[in-house]
Amino acid sequence: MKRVLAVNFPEVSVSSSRENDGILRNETVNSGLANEVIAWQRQHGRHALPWQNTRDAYRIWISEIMLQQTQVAAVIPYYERFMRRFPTVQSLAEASSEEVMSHWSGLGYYSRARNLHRCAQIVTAEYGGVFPREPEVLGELPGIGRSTAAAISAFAYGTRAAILDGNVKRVFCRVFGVDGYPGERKIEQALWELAVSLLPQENMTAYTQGLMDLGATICTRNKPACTSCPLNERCIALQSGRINELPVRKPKKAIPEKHAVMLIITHGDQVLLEQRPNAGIWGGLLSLPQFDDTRIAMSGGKTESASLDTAISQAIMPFGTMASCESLPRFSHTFTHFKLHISPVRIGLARRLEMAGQSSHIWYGFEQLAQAPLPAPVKKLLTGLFNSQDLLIGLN
DNA sequence: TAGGCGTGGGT
DNA sequence: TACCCAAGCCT
Repeated sequence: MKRVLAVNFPEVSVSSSRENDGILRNETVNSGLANEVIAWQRQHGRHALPWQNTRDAYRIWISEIMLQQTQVAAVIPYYERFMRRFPTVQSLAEASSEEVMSHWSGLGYYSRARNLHRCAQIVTAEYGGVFPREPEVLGELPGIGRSTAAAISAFAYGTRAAILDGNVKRVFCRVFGVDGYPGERKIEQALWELAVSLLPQENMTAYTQGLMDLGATICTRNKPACTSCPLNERCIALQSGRINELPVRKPKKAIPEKHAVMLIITHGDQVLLEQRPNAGIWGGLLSLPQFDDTRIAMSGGKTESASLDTAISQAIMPFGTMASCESLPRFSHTFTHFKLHISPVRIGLARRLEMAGQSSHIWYGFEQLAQAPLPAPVKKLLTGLFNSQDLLIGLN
């Protein structure tokens, strides 16, 4: 029997927090938790991350977007490079989309970068380059949802607003024994109400950062450091021996597998890249020309080679005349929701045709590839082929 | 509204 | 190896 909402928060219900004498009856449970988080954060939390110790909403905003679904260690080098190139919201608003995307290349979830660019232009044009203070207004901007809006507002302006990211969900699910998958609407709704009810009256920066730090450094998914946790005495999961069961995991599903042929078409010291549409995987990036290869997956093998040759011939026809063709080893790349098997084919052109004016294709010099807005596996493939130390020496 | 959307690290 | 997960948002 499935428990629809196997969570009851009697001690933190807002309605029971005050009697008519004005005394907070649930002080030990309610503001008590916030106070413990705040005190812990000041002594044991993180204070030297590149986006901390500032009230600059622009710097805070960039960090919050980069940190969506992404770990701190992965973000830091991207953040430093991004801030050097785009130190102000105006500089970002004025930049080309290709340069913004190239500074995001490798971080993933590229809609974040496209929304970031749009958001910078809106803030510059409509808000005079100053980020709004109100979470409700921030949350209307592209790429900024409820939790990110609250985080920006709390860190930049000290606003009393609740975040609910993965860290907070994990901490709350354990401390309050929330027994349900946090992705479920009802569970998430309950967690939001809980997050709001627990907000302190002041010290929002330390409290918000403290919840994040607790989740990231103490209340980790595996092997949490419960003995060091300031909330261990009130933690239902710990007391009931369910630390390893909470939060309830996402129900797993089998992911589909796809096959693609990627064409590495070269002429001289240049390779042909293709602009990907904004919608879909790797949206807005450059990548190699590719086509789905259901033939490889489905054929019994009898015409596999011939049909592949035909498809390749047709694909390169607009760009030139083939001089050489070589299949490279197949490799795989796993996304959140599917697995992609990539068969690279390297093709040298003898003669290169001029492309039509509106082409979404572009010839890119080998030496520029490291700076190109490419998907991670494609950048790795191409720099491995063309940007090796040997080749660089050979070109000089 | 459930599914689409990346990548790298940990186990 | 294969799987899970990490400072979510958008449609």
